[in-house]
Amino acid sequence: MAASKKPAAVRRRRGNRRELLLEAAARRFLYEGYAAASMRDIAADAGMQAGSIYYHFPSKADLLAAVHDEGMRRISDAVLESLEGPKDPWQRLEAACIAHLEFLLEGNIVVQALMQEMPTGSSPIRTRVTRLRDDYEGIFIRLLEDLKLPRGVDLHSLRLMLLGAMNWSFTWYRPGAETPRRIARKFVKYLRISLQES
Amino acid sequence: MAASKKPAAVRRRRGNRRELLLEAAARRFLYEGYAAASMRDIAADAGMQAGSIYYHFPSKADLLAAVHDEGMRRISDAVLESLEGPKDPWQRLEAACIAHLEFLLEGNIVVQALMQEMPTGSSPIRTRVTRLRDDYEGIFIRLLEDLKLPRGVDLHSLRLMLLGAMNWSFTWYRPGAETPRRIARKFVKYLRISLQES
DNA sequence: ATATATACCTAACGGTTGTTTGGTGAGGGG
DNA sequence: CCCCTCACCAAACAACCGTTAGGTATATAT
Repeated sequence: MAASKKPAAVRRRRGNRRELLLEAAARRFLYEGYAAASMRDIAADAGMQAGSIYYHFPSKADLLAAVHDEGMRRISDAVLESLEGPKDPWQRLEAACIAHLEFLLEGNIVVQALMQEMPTGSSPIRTRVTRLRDDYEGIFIRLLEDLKLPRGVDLHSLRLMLLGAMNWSFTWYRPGAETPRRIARKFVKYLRISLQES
Repeated sequence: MAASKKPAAVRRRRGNRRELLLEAAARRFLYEGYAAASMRDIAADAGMQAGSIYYHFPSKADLLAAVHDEGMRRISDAVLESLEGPKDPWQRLEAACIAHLEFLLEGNIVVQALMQEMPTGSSPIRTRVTRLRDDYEGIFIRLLEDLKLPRGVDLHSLRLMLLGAMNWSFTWYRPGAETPRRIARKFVKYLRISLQES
């Protein structure tokens, strides 16, 4: 009893390349797209052979799913953490948007890989990823509900508008120019001016 | 002299499959992505053999470029045409947004294919496509300039926000629910309420 | 009637793809 | 010291990829 000490966290220790593999895959998926990224290139980036990937993941599709899972987990954690400070509803919304954009535009490559493409077709993998995404966007629905907006404003459309504007910034954002923080502030401001006082 | 009557519009008439090919390619590119769409499948959809594509287009990359060119041309024409009626600046913006969304979400497949992916790398093809896109978005910049908005509103960010929200709708739009027209109206309304009166 | 350009088809090329199989060295528990 | 599991490597597999070459039926021009 006292001898079997394998707390599951210590089991993965010998070779640590699974994490490395996930990041290499994310980078290739992001820059080249899922179909164009070859298992050989991904493996080479992680310093191993193509066949070795199959020790960690049963297929290429599962590798993509793992990247998506991990990315969603990380950005969810970041946004939820950003909400621990502020109390004012508008400040909370702004904090969440800043966290969202900062992670999306400058965060870990695994998070950025979320933007490239959803798992294709109607596989069970896609279903699960879609549910994860819906859960995440639910955070923003709750933030909008707390704002006490005037009647006639459809929170559903408003959330899609705000998240759409932010997510699309991934296509035009360039590191040198405006920071993610400033972009997020502006987007929230443009909504706030109008909606708060009407 | 009187005999050489080839007005260049009548020359392409014998077999008309080039147009068909373009639509088949657009459909495959859109649903499967550029890399995953095979020349054999595209050709089969157009009712021909894979090798025959090369009579019309010199390579797969050029086929993608042709789809992009045609798509941009069509949506540009539609938006410009929508501006011929209205005179009021806000009505003009709304008309352009409606035309943009209607073509993007329910228009021809060639236009929808624009959303899937840009030609990759830093090829001359990508450069040309990028310029076409910039030209198109310039239409919206001019529309925003005519609005006479208060100082402190950055037209550049505002355009990115509005177009981003609309373009992203491509990822969540489902034909049964709200119409593109209503979506566009809401997005413009949310901006208008706030910005017009401050 | 003959010549020519058009719009394809058929077949093949070399290369790349995701994946499988069998082996192998290292390291820790008994 | 042995053994066994972990974490890989090396090599091969069939399938599929974009592309090319050569042939061919049809419609038009002369």
